[in-house]
Amino acid sequence: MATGGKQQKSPCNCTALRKASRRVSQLYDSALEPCGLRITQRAVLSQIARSGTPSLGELAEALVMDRGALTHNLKPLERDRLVEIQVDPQDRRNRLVALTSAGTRKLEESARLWKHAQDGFETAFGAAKSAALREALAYVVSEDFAAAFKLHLPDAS
Amino acid sequence: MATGGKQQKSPCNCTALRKASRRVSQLYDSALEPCGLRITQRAVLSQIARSGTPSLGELAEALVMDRGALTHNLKPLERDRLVEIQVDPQDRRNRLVALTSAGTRKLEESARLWKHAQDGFETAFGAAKSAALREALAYVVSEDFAAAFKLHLPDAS
DNA sequence: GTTGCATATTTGTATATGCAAATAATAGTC
DNA sequence: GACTATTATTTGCATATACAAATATGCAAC
Repeated sequence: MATGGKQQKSPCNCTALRKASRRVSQLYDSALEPCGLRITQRAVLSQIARSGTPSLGELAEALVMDRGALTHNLKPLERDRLVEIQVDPQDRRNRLVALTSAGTRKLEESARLWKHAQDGFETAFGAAKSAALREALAYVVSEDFAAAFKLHLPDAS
Repeated sequence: MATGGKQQKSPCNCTALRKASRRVSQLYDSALEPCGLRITQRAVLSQIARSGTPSLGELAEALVMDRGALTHNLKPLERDRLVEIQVDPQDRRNRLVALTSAGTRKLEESARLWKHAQDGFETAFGAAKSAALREALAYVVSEDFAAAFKLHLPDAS
């Protein structure tokens, strides 16, 4: 039987995550396209809305993202006047990130499109399984997971 | 009780995947650091090894990656003489990607380090749960999932 | 109040990624 | 065999991402 080369899969958990992240991001980005936001940008705006006026560091931590990366990622949003970054008067080392009114509006505008994508995911994958997946991924992202992971590595001392 | 601001999580499946992808990539990359490969680069080399001498398009498909992105990603590997790209004599539109002997050696050299990271993941997350996660992510990446996802979206005609 | 250390951010550099437009090559069609 | 449609890749551009070095502040000790 000539079914073509049996495509043996990589057993790498990280590669599996990256592949899924690429594919799903592409699907969500397509759905969001009419509003001009990417899913990453929407995630930033959305987290700011949840946090109030986080410092850059707090925001980076909530997003599981490197601070430097976040600084770069905020540039387009700042340019488009969706967020504003100000020096924290209490501690001038901090930068406080806030939504502008345009940012709030854009976030609301994107909600409908995001919902379509999210519903598409939940329809295709199942609502319960989706919740379980998010739960699993939340653990992977936790301190506990990182600690257990590192504990296993050969001593780097 | 002052447990601090209850950090309500994003319900977005895509954002959850991206966060996990960032965190886990950082852990794997740290583990691979001594060999000079990133997990993405190792994924490319590893897929080439599995595929034999794939065309760029076949490789991109196996990696769930845009062709243009793969072209870019191959540049550092080609520069470091880990892969070689040749015109397919059968069909000169195609480019055939192959490991060099240095590429094969580097992949083998990285195997030990990758195993440490993979074992760290499986210890922290559980071997069975890891396999189940990979399975779930494999479905997310499949044609069936994408078709079901798109079916749900509002008609874009 | 200056020195030294710790903390928060930015900047520079390199890789990672997708999309659209441009190129290149094959395959039909007449 | 030239015109056309199709397929495969590259290129240009914008964003996404991490890390290390540089910068800016705050803080403690003296």
